[in-house]
Amino acid sequence: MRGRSTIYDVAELAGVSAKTVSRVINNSSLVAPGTRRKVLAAIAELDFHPDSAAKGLRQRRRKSVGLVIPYGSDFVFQDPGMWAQANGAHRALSERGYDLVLAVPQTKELVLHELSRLTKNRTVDGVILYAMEGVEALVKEFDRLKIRYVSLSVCYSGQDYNFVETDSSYVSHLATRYMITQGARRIGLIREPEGFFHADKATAEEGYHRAHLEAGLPVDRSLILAGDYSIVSGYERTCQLLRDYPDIDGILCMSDPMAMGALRALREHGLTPGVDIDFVAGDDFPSTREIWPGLTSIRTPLYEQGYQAGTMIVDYIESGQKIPGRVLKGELIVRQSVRSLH
Amino acid sequence: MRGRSTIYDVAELAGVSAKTVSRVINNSSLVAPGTRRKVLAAIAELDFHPDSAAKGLRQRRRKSVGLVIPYGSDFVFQDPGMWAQANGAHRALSERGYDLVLAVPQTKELVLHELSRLTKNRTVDGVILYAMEGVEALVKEFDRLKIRYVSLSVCYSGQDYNFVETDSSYVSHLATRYMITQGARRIGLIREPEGFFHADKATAEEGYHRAHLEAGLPVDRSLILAGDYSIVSGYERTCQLLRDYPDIDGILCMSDPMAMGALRALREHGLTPGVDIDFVAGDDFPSTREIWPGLTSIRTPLYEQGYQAGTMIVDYIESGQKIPGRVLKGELIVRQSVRSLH
DNA sequence: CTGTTAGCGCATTCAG
DNA sequence: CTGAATGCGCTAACAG
Repeated sequence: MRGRSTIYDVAELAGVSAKTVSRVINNSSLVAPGTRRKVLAAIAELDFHPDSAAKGLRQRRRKSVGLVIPYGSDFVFQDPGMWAQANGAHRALSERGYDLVLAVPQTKELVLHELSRLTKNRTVDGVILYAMEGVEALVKEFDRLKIRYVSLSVCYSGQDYNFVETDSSYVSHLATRYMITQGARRIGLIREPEGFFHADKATAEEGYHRAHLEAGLPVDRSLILAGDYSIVSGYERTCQLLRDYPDIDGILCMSDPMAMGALRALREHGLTPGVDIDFVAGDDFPSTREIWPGLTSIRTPLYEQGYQAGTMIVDYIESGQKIPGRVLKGELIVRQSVRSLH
Repeated sequence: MRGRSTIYDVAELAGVSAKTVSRVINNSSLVAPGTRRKVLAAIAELDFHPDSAAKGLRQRRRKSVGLVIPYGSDFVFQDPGMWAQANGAHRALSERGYDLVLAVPQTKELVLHELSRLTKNRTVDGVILYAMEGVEALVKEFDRLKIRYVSLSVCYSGQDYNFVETDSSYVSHLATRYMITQGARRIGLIREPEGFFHADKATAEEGYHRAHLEAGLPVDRSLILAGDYSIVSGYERTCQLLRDYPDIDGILCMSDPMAMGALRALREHGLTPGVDIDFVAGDDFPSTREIWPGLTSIRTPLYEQGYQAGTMIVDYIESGQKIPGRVLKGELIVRQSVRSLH
């Protein structure tokens, strides 16, 4: 038994036609139990695995989905949050019988090129887009090119399908309100980059505003700075806040990598979270929890977000129907880095 | 122009035969320049992308490689080191025209199953195996099943091909020798898990031993503990060392996630690295560097390792010849967490 | 419930 | 340098 066996070998061994084998493989109900058993035995004996290329060619479905990670930027690649999402997406796809192929366009300009290659040559049936700058424009192109996608953020104004988003606004509101309740009055916000989410709906800035409004507090927009999710941006924004606004009494940092940088900046300024300043971190990664005893933190369901994106893209591929977008909530984990009633 | 165009559409538009188009696509040299130009123009005009399934069916090559991540264990998924390797592997594959598909068997038992599916049904032409417990046994199976693989660790005793390894022994020797030179005498080693590397060659334990021998120092094997690369294992092993051997004056920790846990343990015991105890960390990840000002650290070329693995599996697939294994060296980054001459 | 026929889109013969 | 015929392994469409 050297060359791999084909469906005909199985058919012959089982004493049926190839089509019947095909029916068994694809769980068609229209097969007599006895026949099915014979076929399954032959499949097992020959260790037959249907050729995915032949199947894909015939059915015009590859049963695989691309995960698009933007720009090959190394800090994105190192963000454990992305891998939590990837993990969830992979699990969902795998449960539905889909493979996950990685796509990592090296520049912004290559995103479209790489994606049309993967979809047009039918390597993948659809893609999951990791949130990235400039999604809005990209995604309009995708619609035009009929590239099937689901994105990990909302895409453009008015679009209300094919995305799974964690509500940045919701958690930032939660955190800001908590900090205010505890007595903070001048809270710096290190938010997500511009252009990652649709501008009006779900940004951290919105929740931050809302919490201030509800508390009857003025908002100083200069305390709001955009990071780029990198460690170094967290460091720099924090230094900037500390330098320009010495009266600042709290910092809310929307991602953990940025929080790593922020914590270093605080340390260098001799400031201890929970003692000299309030601090809330962004992702509640296990590795971040290690570095500070009791870091109060936002927690968003990243694995779940990926999982839902995986489910959604498969539903879309198989039904051809766009799927209503979903927004996941997240929570605030209270520990000790926000002072009580100062 | 609705349904995608095929090679025949291109042929017709260019006024040549399908085979000539095929030659152009595959860079066959035997095409007249003028003909080539006409064909390329037609390809561009029709936005033609050769169907990868049809191509794969015909050529029995999918131009894709699986990256196997063991057991879906979440701490593995969160290890930035793995993603540095994955990033390198992806880049190499992409340069060679290969796609990368993720394989994440959920249990040890499923590894073989998942891999035979992917290879037998020709979804991938070969796989890159992330280091995992039990590789030795697995890999013998792979040989039997003729699954083409390259592994990110050495595989079994006597095997000297198809792996890219970072020399754990080399860097642990470097670090241990340095610590001894600086005055440490009772050094705890938190090493990689059992069974990740071939037992005799390239383990951290070997380098640790060698450094002690060279310095004429006795080795206390009870100071050597295996972690499992998780944060919590670093924490627990460190606590264990501190409890059982109060005279310990240094700790060498072979990975950064374990170092995160170790640093927490030290902190909880009131010990400051570089002041009360010597400490060397394992990966020099940016995020780890943040948490301690000046953490002396091993640095192994993980991206490079992944890149070479990608190159190697493609060479293997395309030549059919096993490739001699490669061992990468790594270095020690000296900062301030090891005391000078105490 | 099962089999026959045909063809998915390409590249590999083998001739020109 | 170019083309015509053939089939990779599977399943849709249509019988029976």
